[in-house]
Parts: sequence; structure tokens; C-alpha cells
Amino acid sequence: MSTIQDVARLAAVSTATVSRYLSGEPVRASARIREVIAELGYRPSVVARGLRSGRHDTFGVVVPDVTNPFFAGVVRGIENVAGQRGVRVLLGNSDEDLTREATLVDDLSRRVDGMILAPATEHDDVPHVLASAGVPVVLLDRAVQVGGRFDSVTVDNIVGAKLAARHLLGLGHRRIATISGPLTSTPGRERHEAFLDELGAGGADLESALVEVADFREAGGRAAASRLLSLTQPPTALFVANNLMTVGALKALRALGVRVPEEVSVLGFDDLDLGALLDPPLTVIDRPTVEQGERAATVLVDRINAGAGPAVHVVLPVQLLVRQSTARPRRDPVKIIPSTPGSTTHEHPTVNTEQ
Amino acid sequence: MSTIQDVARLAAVSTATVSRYLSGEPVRASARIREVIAELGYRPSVVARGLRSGRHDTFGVVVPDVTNPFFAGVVRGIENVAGQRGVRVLLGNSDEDLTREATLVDDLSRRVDGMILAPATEHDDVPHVLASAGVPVVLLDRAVQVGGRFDSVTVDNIVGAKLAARHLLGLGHRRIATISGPLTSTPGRERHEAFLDELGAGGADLESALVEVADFREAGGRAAASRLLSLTQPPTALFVANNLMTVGALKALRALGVRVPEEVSVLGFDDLDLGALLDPPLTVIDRPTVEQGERAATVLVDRINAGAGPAVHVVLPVQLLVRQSTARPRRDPVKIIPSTPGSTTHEHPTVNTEQ
DNA sequence: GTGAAAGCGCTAACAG
DNA sequence: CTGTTAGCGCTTTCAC
Repeated sequence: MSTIQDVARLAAVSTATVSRYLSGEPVRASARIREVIAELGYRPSVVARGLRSGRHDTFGVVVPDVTNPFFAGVVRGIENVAGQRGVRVLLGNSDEDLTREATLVDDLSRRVDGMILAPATEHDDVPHVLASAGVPVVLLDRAVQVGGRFDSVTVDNIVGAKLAARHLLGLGHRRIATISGPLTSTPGRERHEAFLDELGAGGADLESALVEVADFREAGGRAAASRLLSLTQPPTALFVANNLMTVGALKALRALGVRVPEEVSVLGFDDLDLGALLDPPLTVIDRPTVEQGERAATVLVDRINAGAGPAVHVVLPVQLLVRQSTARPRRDPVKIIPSTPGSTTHEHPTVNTEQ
Repeated sequence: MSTIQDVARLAAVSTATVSRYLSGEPVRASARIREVIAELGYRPSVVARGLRSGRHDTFGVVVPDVTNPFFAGVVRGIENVAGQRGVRVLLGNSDEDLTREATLVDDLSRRVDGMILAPATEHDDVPHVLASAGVPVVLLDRAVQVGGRFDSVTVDNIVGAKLAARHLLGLGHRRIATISGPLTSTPGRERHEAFLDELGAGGADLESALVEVADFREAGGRAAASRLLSLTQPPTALFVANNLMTVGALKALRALGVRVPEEVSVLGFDDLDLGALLDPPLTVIDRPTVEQGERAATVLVDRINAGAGPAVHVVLPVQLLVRQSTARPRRDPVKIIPSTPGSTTHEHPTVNTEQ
């Protein structure tokens, strides 16, 4: 492996000149240098440069779990824009564990130009951890509460949750349950509150037994769904606040032999990659996963170039994807609004019907 | 951020001693050094160490696409064992593009202690690219043809494909189609050949129209399935050689209104994470995804510690997961073997039935 | 066991 | 525009 010294010697210039050439500064001997570099197959050492200049051409990415299709998409998006700029991605899984997350951030921060972090939950340490990182950080998906001062790329959870509520109400449901995520996280709290607000405004039951707060994980969704369907008066519709919990809920329903949407409608937040092939095809609030990663990376790039400044908050739109897991309640247990089939009109600012 | 110099000064020793302490060598002043380090919150710079010693505490991982749940699982597995040893993961997506792959390998090789690569296909350049990497490389999933000399962690494609064939034959199918992956890749070729071998041995039709060679991608699977189902005499069963193509095939079938398994049985290689919730739940050849990543990382660790030596080839077992997308053919168009329902017995060395 | 010294390969003043 | 000169923070001889 040749070094900048070799190039300098063969091109008969100083290493400083080669270095300048490499960084795009105008240089007289550029033609010769270019040739020598090509001939030698010289590639500058990112490590040496990093030590000297602090630039590492690397972004750190910390997510709870790449295995979650949402985060896989995000990582892909980040890698898309990073790779395009010759920047590499250093990946860590926090497993929603605060200690692991802090360790990762600390660890990565010394060898990256910036980080993208999907915080486990919004514990009070996050700002501390981030501040100590010493590199720009953009918060992903879970950001608002903690991160006024940090750049963030989130999704319009509030509109999403309201779309969900309106869709269910519009179908005639009144006894609607929700399986929420942790209220200590932005998406957990926002989806929870917005959904219940809209439900209240729509005149639905707001019995506390219909509100389950879980953990964004499959097992949590499964357990919550089981409890809800075991109520003496079970809900006719179910809003599940993320993809993993939706999978759990669907498994619970299947295990209990509850039919969807005949006995209970199910609406999930976050599409599942196979959402359309499920039994039944799942109605969901969908969001641009890969794009969310791409935007996060773009924001990070900008921040690195621009230096300190007022925090940027990007909020991406979501849309309701109506498939077949939601339908009118079979028999409305509360018997309100005997709406005429086909006549219900609801505003769905962003609604897509697949196929 | 404090440096080793600060520690040395405060502990009244030389930097060399601190360095030795850090690398676990016995040192007289270890107690004092430990205290100073704790007090300062000192963390050695991986970058500086990397420049000097060549050890980077980093593995490079190049996969076609993290968005593919199989690779997401693999990456997770790698990160599991790496993280446990304080090693970080530098991730790149090759998108099955040979140039991009070569660039990534070249790029990463200068800043990692070793790499795990899932080659796009087994083009002749792979060995060249790898050799030039200058760091240990373990080949993942796609390895044998090219990689006799390189460590590899693969899966028992041959047994898997045979299990698939036997299962379908056992159900009474004789007109069985296959959607294979590229024959230039190990898994593509192995699954293809083993499946056809077993089919031939079982007395099935081996019409060439029933053999589609695609590309391991969703669109390819979709197109192939469409063609197969449009044959004047369509197959009664379909073996699809990987997860993405299976998704494509299922979409095609759905679009054509072909019912599974009533009109055609479908058996996929690689489970889909929602496989059990699909309509119908999918029968698949399943393999240990995360574990495959973990094993690859373990092999890499060993190789790094052990230095050069005979290549290690790990082959992980697969199993047949019988769900509901496979069934007896409705009416056997060829009318061979009018087998009595329930009396067919076949050996399935590794068969699991969910639920 | 320990310290002094010499770099790893590069960039960033600083003079020209 | 260019070369000289210092290091970035660490590890590794080489003596002791």
C-alpha cells in the first residue's frame, strides 16, 4: 500500500502539495500527480487523515435493532446518501437499552463526523449523552421532547394517529381500543394522545380498559391484544401504534381465533413489508422509511457543513393505506349512528387504496 | 477529551507504561493508572491506535441490501458478537453491483481488522478483490465456488432443496416448477441442482418450461411466476429459491387470482418474518439467519487471532417448516400415483410444523 | 518492569 | 501556488 510520500516523491512535489491536490485545491502539478496516483493505485488513509484532521468520512448510526424493518429501511436510506458522498456508516444496535446506547454514542463519537440516533426512550440522559458526544447528532423518529436543541427527522405522528382514528370512526366503530407505545417516547406519546383526542372528538368510548400502553415490541403487542380481546365487552376495532406490536397483536388474534376484520378491525402504524400479503391485507398508517433515513443523513451533512445554528426539525408526512383489515363493525354493540352504507364521507387528506 | 499523555503525567509514568497497562500487560502502577483513567474519563483513541498498530476494532460488512430481512438478521448477528468484544461494524450495501462491491471492499479494507462479505455473484473477480483486501475475509452465504481458499459460512442448500422437493413430491405433485436464483451464485446453483435432482429421482416432470432462472429479486420472482402460471399446462406446485422472489411470486399469484394452495402449492426458501401471518401461512425452508451472522463473526474473530491457515467452512442446517401454502394437488393432471390420503409417509429429517 | 524516542500517514500552519 | 515543519494520539522498538 503506497502512501502520500510515495506519490510526492514520484511526482517530484512535496506531500503538502499532494495533500492539497487531494482536497481539490488548485495545484500546478495536478496532471502528474493524478498519473502517479493512478499508477500506484494510491488511496489516502482515512485513519491517518482522521487522526490529523478529525474528519473521518464516517457517520455513526445507532438504532434499537436493524432487524426491525423500519430501522433497516432507515439505515438503508442513511447509507444511500452517505455512500454517495464517500461516507461510510458505523452501525450499532442499542436494543432499547439505555446503557448500551450511551456506550455506543460515546464510543462512536470519537471516530465519526456525526451521528444519527434513534434514542431508546427519552430518558433525561439523552441530552447529556448527546452533548458529550462532541459531534453533530441528528435525532431520528424519537426526538421532540428531548431534542429541541438537536436536529431531528420525525414523522407526522399526530396526523397519522388522527387519520387512523377518523378512519375507524368513519367505519362506524365506537368501541375502539389502542395499543400504544411507551409514553416516554415521542412517537409513543404523540400517537397515543392524538388518537385518543380524535376518538374523544368523534364520540367514541374512552374506557380506560380499552387503552393499553405497551413497549413497541412484539411480545407487548401480543399480550395487550390478548387482554383487550378477553374483555367482557371487547373492542370492535384496534389501533396498534407500531409495526412490531401489530405483528404481536395479529398473532394473538390468530391464536384466539378472532377473525379480522369480521370480529375486530385492526389498523397499524407503520406498514409491514408484507402488509399487502397478510391475511387479511393490513390497513396501516404508512410512512416513508428509507426516505426518513435519507433525510436524516442530509440534515446531518448540512449540519456538518454549516456548523452550529438553530436546530432543524424535519417532519415527514404519513398516509393512510386502506387495505382489508378494517371494516364496519359487524353489529354495533352501542348502536349509535346507524349510518347508511356508502354514504359516510370523511376527510382523509392523504388516503391511498392499494390495488 | 484527555489523551494518554494526560494519564501518563497524572499517574507519573510514561505513556509507554499506560499503553502497556491498556493492553493488559502487568504494570506496577496499575492501581494509580486505573484511578487516573477513571477520574479523567479517558478513552483511548481508536483512530490513533489504528494508525500506529493497524488494529481498528472494527469489522467491515458488505451485503447486497440490509433491507432484505435475511441480511438484516445477518448484520444483527454480526453486531451481536462484535459488540460483545468491543468491535464495531462498518456497513456497506452493494446492491448486487459488482463495482460497488469492489469499491466497498477496497475502501473498508483499509480501516477494519477483517471483513464479512456476501458477494453479489461469484464473478471471477471476487478472489482478486478479496486477495487485494489485505485483511481476513469471511464469505457469507455465497461462497463455495469462488472461495475454497476463504473462510465461509453457508447454509445447507442442498439438503434444503431436497427437503423441499421431497415434501412436494410427497404431497403427490408431479408437475412442479422452480424459480431459481442466478446459477452463478452458490445458493442459486446448489438449490437449483439439488431440487431438480431430487425431482428427477422422484419421477416428476422435468419440462424445461417449468424451470425459471431469475435473480433473487422480487420483480424477478413476480415475472417468473406469471410466466409459469400462464403455461397451457401450469404447474401444481412452485418452489421459489429465496425470500424476495417468493414475495414476488405471491404477489403475482394474487394478481392473477390464483389460489394457494388450492390451485398451486408454494414453497419458499428462506422464511419471511411474517411468514406465519401470510395468506396462507407459508411453507418454507427455514434457516438460522441471525446465527449465520454470529457464526460468520466468530469465524472472523478466530481467523484474526489465528492468522493464516486452512480455510474454515461452516455449513449451517436448514429445516422444513410446514405451514399451509402447500397441499395435495387438487386433481393430478397427469394422474399418476392415486395415493391414499394420509397414508403417504416420507422421511423428513428436519421437519417442524408450526402450531 | 520501564522510559526515551521514533514514527504510523496525513494535514495545517507558516513562510515564502 | 509551494515546501518546510510540526504534530494528531498512540504503540513499539530499544535500551536500561
